[in-house]
This record gives sequence, structure tokens and C-alpha cells, in this order.
Amino acid sequence: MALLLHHAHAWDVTPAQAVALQRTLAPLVREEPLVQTPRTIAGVDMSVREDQVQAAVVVLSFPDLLLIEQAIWRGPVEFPYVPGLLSFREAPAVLRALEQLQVQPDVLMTDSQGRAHPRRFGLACHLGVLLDRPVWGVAKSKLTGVHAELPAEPGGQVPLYSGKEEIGAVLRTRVRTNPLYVSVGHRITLPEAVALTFACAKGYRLPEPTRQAHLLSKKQNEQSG
DNA sequence: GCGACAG
DNA sequence: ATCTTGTCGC
Repeated sequence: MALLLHHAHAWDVTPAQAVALQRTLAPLVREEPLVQTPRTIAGVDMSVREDQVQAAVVVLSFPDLLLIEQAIWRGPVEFPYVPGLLSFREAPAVLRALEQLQVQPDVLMTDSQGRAHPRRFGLACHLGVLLDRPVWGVAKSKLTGVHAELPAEPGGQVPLYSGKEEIGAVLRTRVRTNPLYVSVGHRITLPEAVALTFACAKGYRLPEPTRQAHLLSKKQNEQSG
């Protein structure tokens, strides 16, 4: 299925040009309520091995979280890892994997930051703006921002700030594990993103969409050698 | 100038 | 992200 991309642009850019693109696209991010409770949620992740990337996407039913469909795309690494420019390394591969799906998911969960980014334009925002669809990020570590101590109990959450601006939320899905950093990518509110993340947590630190996409990309990665 | 730094 | 074995604890 061909993807309808809004605001498409070149990916073979220099880091400086990438930063300029982020500044141009960031104002297009819309933090607004979902139109409907999602019936399908996609999880996307990527693994790297010997200059090859494997982007994986899994589509789960919601709230059942049963696997509906999955897709993989493999290709060469085209952009280095630079903190703040992750989307220029991962988005191209993720888009290729997404276009292989038979049915597009209602919302997407990424293993990255959304607005909790130096220029408020993490991978979740980039994918959201290009696809003009609901996307949010669930990262395993913090890129930017400050927050109060997080309660030890699962289900706890505290706001993530950049100055007085609330850019995301830090939440605990499981006891004695590191927190997760949730932020809006596009066309979803922070409370909705947090609620969906908790709703997708099934006893593991990572929510199912992202967790299964990670397992798939890693498996695919291993089978390639 | 000194840290911090998604994956 | 990736390199890597066993091991402590619920």
C-alpha cells in the first residue's frame, strides 16, 4: 500500500540541513484529541547490524493487543546516529516497512521521543507530520527535560518539563525498573498517550507494540547473518 | 568551559 | 543501537 506523505522532503541531508528541516516542520505538529479510541495500534522499532538496518512494525488490536499483522524492511544505514537527529536515521526505513502493511493502523507508538526533544521534533513528531496520523513516543531514556522523582509504584507518573513547558511524562510500568519517557508525536494529547501506554503494558517494562516490534527487528536482524 | 546526549 | 555470561532477586 503506497503511503500518502504530507510535507515530504529529501533524506540525504547534512546534519545542519536536518536541523533546519526540524525547525521548519516542528510548527506543523498538532497536539489534539484522538478522533476515536484506536482499534489498532502499531509498534515500530529498528535494529542495526553491519551497516544494515531492519525496521520492524507490528500491528496489534486494541485493547486486546493481539497480533494482526507485521512487516520488515531491510536496507543500508544512510545516516549516522546523532542525538537529536534520530528521525533522519530511522524514519526512512520505518516508512518503507509501514508501506508494506495491508491495513494501516489507527495510531503508531514509536521507541523514541516526540515533543520531548530539543527542537520539539523527535522521531514520533516527524513520522506523525509526514503521515498526518496519530503518533506518540515511548522512550527508554531521556533526551532532554527535567522531572521530579517518580513514585516506585507501577502506574505512577510525573510531568517532564523544559523550563515551564510540559513536554512529556515520565512513567513507571513496572516495579524496580527504569521509567519510560512518553511524549506526543502528532494528533494525540499527552494524557491520551500516557493512558494508551499504560493500557498496552502487559507485565513488562515496555508496552506491547514497542516490545514486540523490538523483538521482531532483533529476530530479523539475527536471521540475516 | 563543562556536562548531557532518543537509538 | 551494539558488544556479551553469569548472576542476584522477585
